[in-house]
Amino acid sequence: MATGVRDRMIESAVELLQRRGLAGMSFTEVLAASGGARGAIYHHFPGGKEQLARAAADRNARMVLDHLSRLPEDTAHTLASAFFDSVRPVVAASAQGGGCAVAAVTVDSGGSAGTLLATAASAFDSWIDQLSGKFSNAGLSRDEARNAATLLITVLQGAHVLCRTAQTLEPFDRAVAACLPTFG
Amino acid sequence: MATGVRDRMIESAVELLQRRGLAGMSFTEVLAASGGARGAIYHHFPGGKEQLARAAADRNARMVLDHLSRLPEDTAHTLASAFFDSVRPVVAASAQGGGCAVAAVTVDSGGSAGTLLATAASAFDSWIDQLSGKFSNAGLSRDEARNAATLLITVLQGAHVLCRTAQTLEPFDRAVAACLPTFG
DNA sequence: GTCTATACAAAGATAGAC
DNA sequence: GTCTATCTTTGTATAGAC
Repeated sequence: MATGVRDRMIESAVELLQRRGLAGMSFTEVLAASGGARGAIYHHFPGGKEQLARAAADRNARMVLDHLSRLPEDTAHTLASAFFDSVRPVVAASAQGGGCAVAAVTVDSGGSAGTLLATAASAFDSWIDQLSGKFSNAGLSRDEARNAATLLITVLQGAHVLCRTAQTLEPFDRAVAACLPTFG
Repeated sequence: MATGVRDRMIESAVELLQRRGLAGMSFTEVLAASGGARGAIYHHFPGGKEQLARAAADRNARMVLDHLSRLPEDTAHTLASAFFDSVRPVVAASAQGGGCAVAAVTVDSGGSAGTLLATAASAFDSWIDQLSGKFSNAGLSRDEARNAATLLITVLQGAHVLCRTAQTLEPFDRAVAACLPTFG
């Protein structure tokens, strides 16, 4: 199929963004991982590295958003608890050298990263909006809901960093243990 | 003075790690910012980029640790509150394209980053240990203290990411608002 | 639409003069 | 201890055949 290669390139880019960051993601590695040829990447992504990175961040953002939309929203506590349970496997990947592809494109803003920052910003916003709506449905006020949602995403991002460093899920588990009581 | 140049190189490296990440930090920029000559960098840091990055992460880690050691420890709430107040200006730098130099060296672990990961790990540990001790003195149990300390550092790191992306302190302020009640 | 080959720039690293 | 000059590798990007 024609789009198979393009898809694998994005897939590879996501993985490389997580492990090496934006500046560390090279076309050489993307092509090696996706099995494509050198020139093909510019056929699918005329905008070069920036466009590929944006597509990768976008795909990652959509996957997470879709994931968040499935969380239960009966009470604030069950929502927060279900959130942490569901992201735990994702953070586990960070403990093995991974990370968040969306967060990755926010670093190395030298030059072209203007549109990448915007992509990441709208990704985080969409996640927080999704959770915020659910917290509202669970009974929190508009402002409390947004604060709670922001805290969840903040802890998630921080846990990515600490768990990648510690190569363990311990930081995540400890942060969650300290944080969960907030939600009743 | 002989060590003046070396010092400025580390200083520049810290700033570049924060803004561009490990892979994005180039000697060209370090030298341009520190005013040194091309070869001099290998005189002071024979281990090359890895050694310079380690020195930079180390310096940043020590500054933060020294900072944390000055926080009050009468109650858990005043400690957490003072912590967030004191790191707010640091996160503000992230909102303008900055970040955490220690977190930066945890990305791009391709090849040499083994010792860099270890450096970052001991940095985060030292921060958590420091806060944990203060939470203990404030009356928390050993385990509660460590959980609380881990949460603070996790929120800090997550806020770096979200605030750099949003180019605002709003994510930090919201996360703190949702998080602070946990501490009584 | 996919490939090979190559141009061009930037990076890390080293050698040797001063 | 600091400088200039240079080697090697890697990376982005383009041209053109199939």
